Amino acid sequence: MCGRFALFSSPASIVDHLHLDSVQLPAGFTPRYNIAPGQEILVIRNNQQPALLRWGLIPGWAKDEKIGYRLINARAETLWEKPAFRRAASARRCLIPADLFYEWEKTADGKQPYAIRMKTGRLFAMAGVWDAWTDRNTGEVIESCTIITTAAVGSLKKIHGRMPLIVPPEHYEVWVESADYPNVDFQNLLKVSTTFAFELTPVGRRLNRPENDDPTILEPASR
DNA sequence: CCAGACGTTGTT
DNA sequence: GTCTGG
DNA sequence: CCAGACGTTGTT
DNA sequence: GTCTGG
Repeated sequence: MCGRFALFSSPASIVDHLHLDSVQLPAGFTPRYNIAPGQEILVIRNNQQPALLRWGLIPGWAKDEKIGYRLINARAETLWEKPAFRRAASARRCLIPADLFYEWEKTADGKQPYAIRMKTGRLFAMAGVWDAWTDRNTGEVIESCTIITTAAVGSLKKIHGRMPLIVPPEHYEVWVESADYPNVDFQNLLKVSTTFAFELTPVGRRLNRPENDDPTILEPASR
């Protein structure tokens, strides 16, 4: 799955990699090394400025925003069937840029976290969907999103069974242009993403605390 | 018709 | 909101 | 994902 | 164990 990731590339390289027209990233955007569910994450949507949305999808019909704490991931295999995601999947797709994500390997000594980068070292974009929810009491609107997961591939399989679905650059446009391609060939996206090669680095358990958000958590740990 | 769920991961 | 189960 | 709380009454 | 918060 994907329950923690990092995004520390410069705004210029993010804009460049995602072919954004504008260099305008939202106010409050800063380099992050330990992004946790419930926090605001950078998402790219169709014809909109990049924005910070809460990680953890709150469907529009939800009575309580707390449901978002459980909907931090959506399975690619069932995305189009699940009531919580179906609408967002066809109309509200987004890209979530990241420099790396984290997975935990279950071992006899507890859980060993790994930082997982592309072998190329490049920024990449995870597939997501988003929704807007209005608090009936206050009228406050919360925009939120979830990260799509798929079966782990290659070297990742050894430590964990799931991983985020990564969108290849040539599919960025079709993925975010929900209205123009409502039934994008999702299976094809799935297959292409399995060709990525990853590099795994064991890191210290200081990562576990979301408040530890600095580059030192990436220092390789012995295991 | 109304009521109740609506999710993932991992573990059993 | 929309679907499933009763 | 992991960490940390998980409760009430009454008094300060 | 289960839920909430980050």
